[in-house]
Amino acid sequence: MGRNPCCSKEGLNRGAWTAMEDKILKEYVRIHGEGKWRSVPKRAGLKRCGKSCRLRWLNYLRPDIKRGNISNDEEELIIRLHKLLGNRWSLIAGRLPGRTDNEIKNYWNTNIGKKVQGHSDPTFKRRPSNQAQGNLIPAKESGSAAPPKAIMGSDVIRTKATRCTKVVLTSGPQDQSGDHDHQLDIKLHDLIEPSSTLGDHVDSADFSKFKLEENNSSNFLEDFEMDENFLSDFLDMDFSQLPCFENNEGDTIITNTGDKDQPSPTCNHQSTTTTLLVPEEEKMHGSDFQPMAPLTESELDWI
DNA sequence: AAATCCCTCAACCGCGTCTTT
DNA sequence: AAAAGACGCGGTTGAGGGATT
Repeated sequence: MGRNPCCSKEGLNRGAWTAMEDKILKEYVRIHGEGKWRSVPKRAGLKRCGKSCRLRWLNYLRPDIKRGNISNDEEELIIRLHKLLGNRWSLIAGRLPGRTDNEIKNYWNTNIGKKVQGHSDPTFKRRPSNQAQGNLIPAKESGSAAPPKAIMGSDVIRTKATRCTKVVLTSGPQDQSGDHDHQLDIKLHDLIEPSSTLGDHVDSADFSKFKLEENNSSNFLEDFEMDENFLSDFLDMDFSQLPCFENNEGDTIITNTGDKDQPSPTCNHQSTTTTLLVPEEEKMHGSDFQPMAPLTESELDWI
């Protein structure tokens, strides 16, 4: 498939944005809203690539951007989410109101990554007080200023970013002798249960399909045989409102559209559709799948 | 005070996916 | 079904500036 460059590079400003450019872009978005970024430079009179405008808006000009240091709580959450999701910065940022993926990515590369990497390395030490709280630098580090290419200490599978469009959970031959109720009894948060508690479910239920391994959330993701974005979509699902219907094979199909902007279960957005196939005898009861609202305090603690 | 080091983060780049035609 | 357009994501770069020598 042929592909044009996102925009002509000729005659465009590059590098840091000026206050005037910011003002123009802000005003434009205030009037016209977000989106149609490709046409923004032309319509707003900015000598910038549409992509650049989008980035500037998302990472800097948006009114709900939270500036300032990442708190300890936020840092802890980032670490846990990163362990779960890997370098899926946008997903992680989605759980940190006011923070952008770029900001979290930078913070990880400059702070947490080193900390995690050097967790067992006594050569790492605290940065001077003028640096961000909790920063660590390698005591013997020299040479390249570039962030580490890989975060060695994070137990994460590097994946391609692909979008989950459909997930099918159906009973295979191996399930016929198993206790289906246990499978159905997966509460949403169990799907992203920290490794320390995953083992509990392995003990109590036949999760052979998922090949859960204790103390290895990455393997959990890998072996779950579905796109990891499913986790994020799952987090945003409201199961209490899911329409249920049966297919001609007697399975109950639960569909959910994952568009955050359109919370209504009847929306037609197609980009992120999650489908669960559940055997006839295992139709859900409301109590089995509770709505997954934005993470609550206790959930944050749990993560 | 000047030179150098090197850390931070805004911005750029390329690519994958989705949407539209 | 295929092509083109648009958007979003993650990796990388490099200017700026604070810290150190």
